[in-house]
Amino acid sequence: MKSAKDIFEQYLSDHGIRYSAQRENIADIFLKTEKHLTVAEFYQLVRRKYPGIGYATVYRAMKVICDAGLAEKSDFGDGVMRFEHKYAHDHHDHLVCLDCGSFTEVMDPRIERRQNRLAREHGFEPQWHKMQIFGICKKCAKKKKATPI
Amino acid sequence: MKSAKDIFEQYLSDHGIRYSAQRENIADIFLKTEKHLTVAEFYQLVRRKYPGIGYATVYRAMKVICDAGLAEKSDFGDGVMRFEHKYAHDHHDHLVCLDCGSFTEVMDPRIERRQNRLAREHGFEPQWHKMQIFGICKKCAKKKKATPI
DNA sequence: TATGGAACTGATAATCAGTATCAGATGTTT
DNA sequence: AAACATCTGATACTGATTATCAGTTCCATA
Repeated sequence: MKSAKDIFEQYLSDHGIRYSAQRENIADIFLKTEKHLTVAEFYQLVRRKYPGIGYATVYRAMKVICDAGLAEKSDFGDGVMRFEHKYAHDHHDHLVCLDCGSFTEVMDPRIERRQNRLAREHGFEPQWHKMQIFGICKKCAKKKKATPI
Repeated sequence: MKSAKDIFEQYLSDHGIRYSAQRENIADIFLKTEKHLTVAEFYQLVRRKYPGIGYATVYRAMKVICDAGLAEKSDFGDGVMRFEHKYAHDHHDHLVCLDCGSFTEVMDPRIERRQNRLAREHGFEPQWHKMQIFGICKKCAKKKKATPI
């Protein structure tokens, strides 16, 4: 299987996009950071290693990384876009903790099937979906029990 | 069953919020408009009937209407919040057409049950969720067939 | 190895949704 | 009517994202 880096380089050369040092650096950092990071967080991370890189460059690089199919923007409803790994990562949905803000990735093929069927029953051709379940995670539930305010 | 307006007035008086003309006008327009509208769209609608009303007032009124349980903010991922009716309206999810942007409300109790079970299997206590299926609606599919570019 | 063109970069301005602020208006209470 | 609270409209502000622009780097070809 091709490495994510290979995919990226292939995408760039296929689209007449240069393999610049900045893009490479940003892609490296993205690929080695398996978190749901915002652009601002990426910017900090990238700057730590490569100071002098511009904010706009990070935005631009993340767009290319998404277009190349390595990342996916994902919106948890707090007004900031985050980026997730997509290549060699299965589709999944999220459990979002209302207390600590943590995200857990989950998947249930039965739900996926039902979602597609539900859409088609309405004459709708589904392409992709987003599902987020909001609530309280295990840790926070325990914490609350321990110190009930 | 109490009317939505009753609920609203009750909520205001219970919370020491005045029943001002502006708030009443905005609530009326919201209640008679069964669409997923943005604040900007509301503002236009309200202004048409009551010119001179301020942008901030619409925001403030919509917040109160949400707090009173009559409306709910809902995020379709295009960077703008929309408001849906909530009182006397069942919970539902959305089919979002990528072509024309229309929203269809759908519900499948089997999916709802599975979602809750899935969350609990991860030690997560679900409170609410959002689910949107993106794809092509019936109308747009027909349109595309008729004129394939 | 020039040189022209295209893509790139960093800085910064612009945009856009949403929020905060403030002075003046309006309603309430005594 | 005085004292007080809430409301309103205008506008300034915030924070995320996008657009712009002048200068730089890369690449192909002469």
